[in-house]
Amino acid sequence: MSFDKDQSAGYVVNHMARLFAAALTERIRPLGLSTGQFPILLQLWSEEGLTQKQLVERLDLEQATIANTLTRMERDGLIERKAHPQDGRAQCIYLTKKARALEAPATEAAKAVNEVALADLPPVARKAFLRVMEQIIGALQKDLAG
Amino acid sequence: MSFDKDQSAGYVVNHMARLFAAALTERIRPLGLSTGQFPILLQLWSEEGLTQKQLVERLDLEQATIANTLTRMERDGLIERKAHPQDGRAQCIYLTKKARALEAPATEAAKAVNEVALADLPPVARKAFLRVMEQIIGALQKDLAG
DNA sequence: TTAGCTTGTATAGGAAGCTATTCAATGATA
DNA sequence: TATCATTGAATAGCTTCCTATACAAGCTAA
Repeated sequence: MSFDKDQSAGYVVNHMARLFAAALTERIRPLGLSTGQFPILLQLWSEEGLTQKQLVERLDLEQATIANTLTRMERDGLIERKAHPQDGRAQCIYLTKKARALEAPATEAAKAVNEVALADLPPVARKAFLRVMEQIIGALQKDLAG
Repeated sequence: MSFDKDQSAGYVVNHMARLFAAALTERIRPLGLSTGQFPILLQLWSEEGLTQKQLVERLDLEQATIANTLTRMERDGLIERKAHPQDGRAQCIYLTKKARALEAPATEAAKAVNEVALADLPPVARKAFLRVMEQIIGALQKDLAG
């Protein structure tokens, strides 16, 4: 059969992703944040008042995943859900003061993780790495859609 | 603040890893397998009778994660836990006939996912990608250890 | 206007990861 | 030998992801 996990892109990607998550967890736990909340916060820091639907579109996560994470974020005092002015089914998600205050330290933490991870890579190689990942993401999305 | 998630290695890696997992899920579900079982099966296909401890060492997963996944694999008729001949605390994990028979189709499925994901990349770029990932893994492991 | 489709969220339930804790078997030492 | 530390595994409890389903609000069309 000859299947060497350490030569398998999928296996190595999974391993790398767990390590990225662990490194970020360590740095944002002091802020009272967790990894799953991060993408949602990033989005809301740049564009507040989005609906759940809009978050789903922007983050490539399932609606149920977002809904559950939002519930934990509400519990943790990071967001508030307010009724949508036009659509009675929808809510608009707003950040609390607490969450707004975390933008700078949290993005610093994320930058620090990237810096540690990519420390040995020159800028050109970093860009190339990102380009390759975008290509792979595109290929896998096409595969999953088909 | 200026934090563009699509230029953040950590964010993109997480996204890519979820897509790899989804693509593999789709292909191994017909075999009755799930993604978390895959690394353990890979290890046992090449080296049966390992203890939980040995699996933990070889797979860089936490002991509790392995223990829980083994329980589900036992439930699914993929492995058997047998008493360790010398050490009363330990067990040796053996594959069932069913699990042994899945080696070829399951590794084929994993290879197919890698092939789809890396389709647009020439062999040299694939090797470079793996090397970069190993470098990043090393850097993050060092960071987490320290 | 009302019946029926569509859409935005919520919820149930499960997998895979984690930390922290417990427990029994082993090993080491006074 | 009796005690105490170490070690292998199990368990509790959490987050983050998923699919499938339910439900109420909105929309459409007869």
